[in-house]
Amino acid sequence: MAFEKVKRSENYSEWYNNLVKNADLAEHAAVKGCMIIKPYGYAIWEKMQQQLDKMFKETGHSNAYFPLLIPKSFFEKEEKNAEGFAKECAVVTHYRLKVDENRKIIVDPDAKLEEELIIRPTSEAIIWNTYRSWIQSYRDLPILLNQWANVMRWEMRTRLFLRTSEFLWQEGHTAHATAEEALVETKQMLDVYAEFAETFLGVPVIKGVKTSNETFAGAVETYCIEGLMQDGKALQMGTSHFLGQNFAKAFDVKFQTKEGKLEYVWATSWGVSTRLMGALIMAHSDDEGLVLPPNLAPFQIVIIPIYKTDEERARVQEKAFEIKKTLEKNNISVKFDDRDTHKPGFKFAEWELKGVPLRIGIGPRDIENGTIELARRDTKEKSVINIEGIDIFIKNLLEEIQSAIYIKAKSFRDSSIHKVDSWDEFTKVLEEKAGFLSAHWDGTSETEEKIKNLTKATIRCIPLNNEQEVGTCVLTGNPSSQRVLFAKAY
RNA sequence: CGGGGUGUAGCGUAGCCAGGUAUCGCGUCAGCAUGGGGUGCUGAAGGUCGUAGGUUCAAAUCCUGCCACUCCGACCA
Repeated sequence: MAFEKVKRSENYSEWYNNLVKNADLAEHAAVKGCMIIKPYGYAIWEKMQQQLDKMFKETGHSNAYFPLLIPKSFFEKEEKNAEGFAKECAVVTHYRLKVDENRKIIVDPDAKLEEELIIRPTSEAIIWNTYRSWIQSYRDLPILLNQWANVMRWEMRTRLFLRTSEFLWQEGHTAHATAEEALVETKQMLDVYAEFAETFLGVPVIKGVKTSNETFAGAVETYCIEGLMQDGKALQMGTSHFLGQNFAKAFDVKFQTKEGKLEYVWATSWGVSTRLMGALIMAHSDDEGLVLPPNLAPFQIVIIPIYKTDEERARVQEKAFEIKKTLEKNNISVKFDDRDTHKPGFKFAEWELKGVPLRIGIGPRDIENGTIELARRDTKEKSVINIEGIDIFIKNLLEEIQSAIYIKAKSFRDSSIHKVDSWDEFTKVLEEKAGFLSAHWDGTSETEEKIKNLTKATIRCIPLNNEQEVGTCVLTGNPSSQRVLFAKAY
């Protein structure tokens, strides 16, 4: 395998594309904007799913599944939601093909659907249409559901994982009796996302609220976690929406209170997607390839045998299996790369490219000495250690790597938050340093829009528990009560 | 939707301006050697040159249409 190697520092976006392809994560599909997630990439996604799913269940949610196709009439009920997504909806208009005179397959004009169907860009419409029939009394509440699904948004510009037309995600949809309860839910799920991002992806995130410009179509408030990538651009990694009674009103979902009054139901929705794969890649990887945090690596450690003769191979194999078993007993996932078709050097490079956190090299020399060679992917440190007590050693080391990756990303992120107090400073820092700009803003959509047009930077969020501080807007000089975070974003 | 790019073997490409039946590398297959950082040598297989039409004795090459993907912008998780 000869890889076209692109340096991160030279062309970040090309580096990213190359890495996704070379590390066997995904490739472009025949259909524009769609991707094929390859087994290795999908294995990482599955790990994310498993962990998130566990966390959702721990917080009282159950999984369910709602259909891909949504009648247009449902979709248009929540006006803002419909408007927000209208431009990117794929529409099913026919239910049949036929063979024409030229033996070509064509859409059968006689098979036009009476009502057009939308391929879900998100499922609030179909779910709230369903919730109407599920909810009558306060006893039916809360409803705490999640679904793992694919959605489609016909994007104009796509990038593998970061923005594809079809993507995989989970969407939670909950229904509550009170606004307070729904708000608690919204924030709880935001916390779940933040914890997941930091402990599993190893990506530090800032929790915040979106400005009205950036609020989800149909939501009252959108909370988000924002991460920072190595090129200084921000990435929205998850959102949790307080939907108020918007969907309940649009779909006429009411319940009877203890007191016998009819009230509209309060709602939340929250989601993270395969975009997290993009975050994972862009937050940690280097010129040698992917760097995976142990908590999400399909293999936490790879064992590469070194030998010349068949006799040596057999001896090394035996020892390698022994080590593999010992590690597996400690819940460490191990790949023993016993392919005889590739040389060790090739395997070293390949598994580095794929981001496996630790590598064991073992050969005849080691067997004599009772040692192995251990190499860390994140720091590229190599050491020779005794086989004795290897399980505990590696278990601890994996934890150390997980935290080292996080700390590295965090110190980068922390040093990339720049306080700026004038327009000159704003544009200069944005140009020269990128990252987050913490700046005063007068709170109007107009100003936000102007700044976006002038610099391409948007307000990523108003951090939660933001320090209140009197100041003046960087652009207009109007009074402001707090700083918000600007950045160029993916 | 606007601007650029690309489409030739599984992958990456040369050839196109100055038309004559396709180059090279990687990979694949076979064999021998090799094996502690992307192995070496020898041999072999593999192509309706994106697609439809036109010009020509002759088209990967020139002309026209179409399609797809990709990059850069407007839009978005």
